[in-house]
Amino acid sequence: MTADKNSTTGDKISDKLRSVSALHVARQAGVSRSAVSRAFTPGASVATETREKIMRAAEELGYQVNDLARGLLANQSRLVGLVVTKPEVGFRAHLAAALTKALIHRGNVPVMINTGQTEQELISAQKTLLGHRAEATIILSGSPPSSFFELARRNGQPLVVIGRSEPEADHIQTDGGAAAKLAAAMFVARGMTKLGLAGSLSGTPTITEREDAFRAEAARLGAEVVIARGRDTDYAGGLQAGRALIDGQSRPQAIFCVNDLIAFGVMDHARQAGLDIPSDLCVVGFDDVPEAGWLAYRLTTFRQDPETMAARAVALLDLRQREPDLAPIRQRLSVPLVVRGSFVPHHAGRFPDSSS
Amino acid sequence: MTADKNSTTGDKISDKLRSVSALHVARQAGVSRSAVSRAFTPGASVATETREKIMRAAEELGYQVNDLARGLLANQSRLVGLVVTKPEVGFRAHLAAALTKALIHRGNVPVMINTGQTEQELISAQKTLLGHRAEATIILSGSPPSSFFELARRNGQPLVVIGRSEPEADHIQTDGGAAAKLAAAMFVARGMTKLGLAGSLSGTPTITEREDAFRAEAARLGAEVVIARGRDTDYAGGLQAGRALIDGQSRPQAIFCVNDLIAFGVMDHARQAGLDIPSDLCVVGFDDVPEAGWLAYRLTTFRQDPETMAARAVALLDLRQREPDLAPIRQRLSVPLVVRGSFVPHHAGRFPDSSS
DNA sequence: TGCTGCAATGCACAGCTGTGCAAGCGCTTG
DNA sequence: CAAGCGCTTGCACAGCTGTGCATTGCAGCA
Repeated sequence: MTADKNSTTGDKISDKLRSVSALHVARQAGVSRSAVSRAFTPGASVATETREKIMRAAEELGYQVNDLARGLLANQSRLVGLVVTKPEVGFRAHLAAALTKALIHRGNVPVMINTGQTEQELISAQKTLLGHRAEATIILSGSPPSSFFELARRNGQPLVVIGRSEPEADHIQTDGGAAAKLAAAMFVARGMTKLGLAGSLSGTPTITEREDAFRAEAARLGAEVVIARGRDTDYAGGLQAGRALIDGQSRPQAIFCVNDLIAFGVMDHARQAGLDIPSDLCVVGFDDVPEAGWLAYRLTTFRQDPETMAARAVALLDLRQREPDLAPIRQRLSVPLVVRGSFVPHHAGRFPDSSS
Repeated sequence: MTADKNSTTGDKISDKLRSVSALHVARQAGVSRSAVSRAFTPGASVATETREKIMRAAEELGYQVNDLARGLLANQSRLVGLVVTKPEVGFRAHLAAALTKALIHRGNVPVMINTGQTEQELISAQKTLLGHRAEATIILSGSPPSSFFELARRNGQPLVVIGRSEPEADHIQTDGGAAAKLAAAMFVARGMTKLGLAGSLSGTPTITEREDAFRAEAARLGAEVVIARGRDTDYAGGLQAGRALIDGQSRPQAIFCVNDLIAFGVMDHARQAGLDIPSDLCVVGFDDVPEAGWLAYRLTTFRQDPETMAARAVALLDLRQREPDLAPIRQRLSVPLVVRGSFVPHHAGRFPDSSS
């Protein structure tokens, strides 16, 4: 029996499979529940002996502070939402991983909402996150409607949009336009006048920005540009674009691909068609995913650094927590060129941040 | 003023940045707070007119049911933890994505704990998840100590381990041993007697199982096996293993790689050394990540289907929820061979589930 | 010895929701 | 017309924690 002064009911800890609460620990340690709470609160006033007694009891019972109750009281749950489509593909996988790591390091709990791009799906994701009182939401893909931002604002939930310009919220984007422009300039500087652009029909703002900038700069420099777009911004799309660009009668001398995955598809199709890269065809990509460094590709590409982007996003969270009422902040990251075998610019040293 | 009967204090909704609660909605709609709760509870008894009135008020205020409080009361938070190391790499990325999708479809909220393999890190991850009263934890990588399972059990939290045999918890694994055995048999059936095994020094049980099974079967069939291991189970490791296997004086005729990523590294090194695949060297991998289908590789490999594994994991959660006291369940998935260009077995039709 | 001050501890409330229980109300039926 | 019944709705409690406030006990000091 081990008769403690169990008052009325609820003596059994595993009663109805409820988990261990502070009350159980308090009874076990022979102190009040407040003491337990204080023992787990850094800087609270507890006698060392009491704290040790409590900690021992907690250890024995396997007690863990209930973050739901704690979050309910403090109105913050440590949860941070990541809204992302196809988080397994290409650069997004690396960005998502870097973000989860950075968030955990910050003491947050990353919630990964893997969802479609539909307005309906995005709003449903937001409802889930608001319901769980997530401290912030980071959007990696998709273009939420205006009501999305409105709802987040009303509930005081900070928002960070990555990879896209978004005047209504804090956002981080890479300077894809500048990169695409540089690609065109580099091609022309090497004396090429027939250029190809491998894009996609996805219509993502990020992708469109790169396409437009490349076309504009090429036109400005008097080069001819053939455009082909795959269905998605992935390897299969690259194969499609590659077919359209290479099998035609007027093959370009160099192709800028809006994406590394697209580039791999283009390169594979080109080689299947018997072309050598870079002597018959130059290719430049965007992202610098690890596969770009593989011997099969050795792709010259613009580097987006997932760790840097994640660090910026987290810093934005910190800032927004301190200053909730600031106007939307915009960060634009430069994308250094990584020169590998698929294209070597004229004076590699002249281009910013180029590395081997 | 729009004088409602605001009793004492706390009229302002955005007071102290607290989000909208059911009480606010109740006031706005002129009903009791219970009515609001019922309006958001499917199947509760509310008049249609009242429900509409409440919903309108909720819409206006941007109200969202507080899942923290709801979870506190019901002692379940809808959260499910995914514990994974390097979730951006290879098959794990696809598995993690499939799991998040399946969990969301089930109405859960996936929490992605991206952490190292250390016992310390795993336990810290568990504390986080227990603290947030996650309904279950799914472990994709790492070998937690016994205390991990003990703690989960005491807190009534179901555990699913994927990819590894784990007698203390429910687990799902693919039959890597059978696959490796089949690989050896297929090589010998094609008359090859000098075989290579590209493994890794990671020491993961999954990887070790494949290595051991391949060696055992090859030995049983009287074939010679050279083993090389890269540092990690990734592309770089494949390059290392490839160098060791191919640059030596006694080059194998076929290589079984414990991983597709390893296989890509091996293939790339082989081609750089001037070998043709499959005429000079046959290669078989494991996982069937999308890159295996790329034209640059066309890798014959054993397929692990992330969607199937995710579906099984979710089914296991359902079952465990209904029957908490069952003994640990073990599921073993077969891995069909996907035949592509890097190796064609003697009678492709004879092997189970082989497809193009 | 007696007083002051500080550390430690318990009480009670707030934070938000779901739900059992009882009461109110309108409608149907004999 | 009266009784009874079923649908609604409000009250109050439970679930777990953090913390302000008051109280207690002890040590230090005059």
